Amino acid sequence: MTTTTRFAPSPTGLLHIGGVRTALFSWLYARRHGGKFILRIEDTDLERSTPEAVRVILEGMEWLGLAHDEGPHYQTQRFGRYKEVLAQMLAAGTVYHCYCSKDELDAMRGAQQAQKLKPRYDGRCRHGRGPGAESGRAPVVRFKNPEEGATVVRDVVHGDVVFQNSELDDLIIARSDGTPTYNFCVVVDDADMGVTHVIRGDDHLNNTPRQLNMLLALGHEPPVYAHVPMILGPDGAKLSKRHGAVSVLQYQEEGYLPDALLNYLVRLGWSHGDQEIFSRDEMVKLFDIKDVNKAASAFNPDKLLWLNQQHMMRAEPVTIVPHLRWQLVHLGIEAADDGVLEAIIIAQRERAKTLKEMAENSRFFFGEGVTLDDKAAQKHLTAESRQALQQLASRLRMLPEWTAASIHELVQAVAAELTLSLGKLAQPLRVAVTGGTVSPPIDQTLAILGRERTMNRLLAVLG
RNA sequence: GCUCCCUUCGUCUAGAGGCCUAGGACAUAGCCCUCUCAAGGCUGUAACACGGGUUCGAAUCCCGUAGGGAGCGCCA
Repeated sequence: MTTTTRFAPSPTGLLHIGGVRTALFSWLYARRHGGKFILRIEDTDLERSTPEAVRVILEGMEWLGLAHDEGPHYQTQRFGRYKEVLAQMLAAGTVYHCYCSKDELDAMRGAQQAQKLKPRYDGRCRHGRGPGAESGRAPVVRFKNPEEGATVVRDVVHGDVVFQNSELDDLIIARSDGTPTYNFCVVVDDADMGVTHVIRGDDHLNNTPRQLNMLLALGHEPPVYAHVPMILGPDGAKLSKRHGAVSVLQYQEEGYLPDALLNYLVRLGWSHGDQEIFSRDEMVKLFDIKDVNKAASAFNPDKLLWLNQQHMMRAEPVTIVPHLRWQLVHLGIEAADDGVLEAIIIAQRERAKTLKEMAENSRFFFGEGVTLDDKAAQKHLTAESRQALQQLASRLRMLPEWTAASIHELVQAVAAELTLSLGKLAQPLRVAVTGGTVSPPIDQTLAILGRERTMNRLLAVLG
């Protein structure tokens, strides 16, 4: 049987990094074992599912490069299949109709809670003590959970987890309007789709014994379960909109590389010795769901930032070009040639943590003129430094070859001739051509800028 | 309330009874390098939740306690 995993988000909220990490684990596991990765949209909650959320899932997965081999399946398109299985179970007697009204159920729960008991359905319709068909109500369908014994979930990350069946009640698998519910759809889908490994958040661990019992009732072999810990916000509290629980696409906007985000996420709950930086291939080769930790982990934006820069510095510059262009376009800078972009990436990658920052720091490479920062100009463009710049400008004009190496040599030579420290010459030059005090090394900066633009900007300052 | 899960530096983690004077990384502090900003290098601060066992020996095994989380829906 080919290893088959699935990612089954529900489009009731925007896909965030918590979901992305379970998707990543599932994807990695399938890839590592040469298996199949399925994407399934669990949209049976007609009330709360939104097309926008579906779009974010699809676009987010695409941006991250977590390609699925099958799907996306939509549960709303499988209602026919659920009905079929339901009929089968009704015939087999493993499920039953329940005519209890919501009010009755509420009252039951209220009474149980008053007695400090766990609220659960008492099975009155199962044992003929309920209202029955004569109530005229449309019934729900409940699953006959075993009333005795225990159900053991064999979980690769948690080990065996034992649940007493007496703790489990008869859950509703079809609403009174006939639509199936989550726990039932999951069971049918996972079985139909041949899912061999169910990797999901550990908030589902408590649902698992019920699903397991249904699976058994349907005569299926249970899959391997792996309940992975949750991701918490930086403050250790549940992930919220304030930090982390934003659409995954926001990370694209903020200038993160997909591989960096994935690398960050894979290290939450998983490690390989002391290694911090992993390429996509390394993740596929080294990741194993068995090595995932049990404890939840807090999201640390600083480390993500650091990793993003590490990935920018290590990646082949050409591969970054489209990402940087994307950011520049957002800043309204369109005219950028691939070669120039590549040079900018090489010059800027160790001074920017994100692509967005890189783009913002690189504005001065584009356009003709530049606006001088007042404070910088006042400090560095003094009468004395203008003199030096004047000298330098005429020498730059004559420089036979416009390369970083030759510019470097010339700037140094001029500084020596004028008995100025390099800083006394380079910094005014920097202010003149970039408008500010921060840029890549001045030789590289001029090389990228080109002779014409450099001379124009110098002239504008020296006037 | 009941059931289930979890617990090593601020954070992510290494650690499967002696290799632990608890290692690495982010963050943080100092120093070095230096044309700015960075990147990089070096050094420092900083953790086994608590209490009992088991054992010659426990961060590692067992039992409690405390704290945190999840589930208990005609939500997924």
